[in-house]
Amino acid sequence: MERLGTQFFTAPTLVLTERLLGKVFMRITPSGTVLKGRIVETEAYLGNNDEACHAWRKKTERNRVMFEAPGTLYVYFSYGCHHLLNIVTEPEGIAGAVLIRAMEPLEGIPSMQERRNTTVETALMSGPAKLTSALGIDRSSSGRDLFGNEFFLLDAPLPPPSMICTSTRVGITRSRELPWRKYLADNPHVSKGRPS
DNA sequence: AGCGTGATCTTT
DNA sequence: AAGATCACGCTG
Repeated sequence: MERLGTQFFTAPTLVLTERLLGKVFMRITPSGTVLKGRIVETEAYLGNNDEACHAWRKKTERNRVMFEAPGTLYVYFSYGCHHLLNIVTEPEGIAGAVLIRAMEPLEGIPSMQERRNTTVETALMSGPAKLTSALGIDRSSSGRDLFGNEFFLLDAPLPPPSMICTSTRVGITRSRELPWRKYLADNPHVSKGRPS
């Protein structure tokens, strides 16, 4: 599988939300373990007119990574215990990101089972905080990008249009009408969270 | 359906 | 300085 470069991320956020489906996220840990997951659920967050976006009002210490170059990772800490992974989109200076909500585990599964403390495969990465836990990602990875030695995005065919579903986003209260969630039909690794 | 848990942002 | 909110997951 070919590694995707900066060119892939030049598309608008709403296009990437769909195009990221089926692509393979990969991390190589410091000890050399290869972890891979296939993206099956995403959501778009945009700085303008999207009140659910961390950067909708202004640039702050927390959200400044959302203004960085496309392909940067934006990881934040939520509810006092969870880390959530986004891939930054839009040209530098413009806030935008795609939240990675679920993946299908492909490689490094024993390591994921250990981190997640379960062997149930559909429980390893079937939610935005589950997958960061499975991959061992926390805020220390925020600001890193997909073009170095640790994080990669590998190309894979876009699933057929008939398999791509759309809904409103999960777990938000503001701007809940926007249909900015994409996921793969009938995939058991899609999160159980229901749209707002 | 309830709640932990702590950073971040808004309001006083 | 204090209060509200929160892109969630697990238990029961």
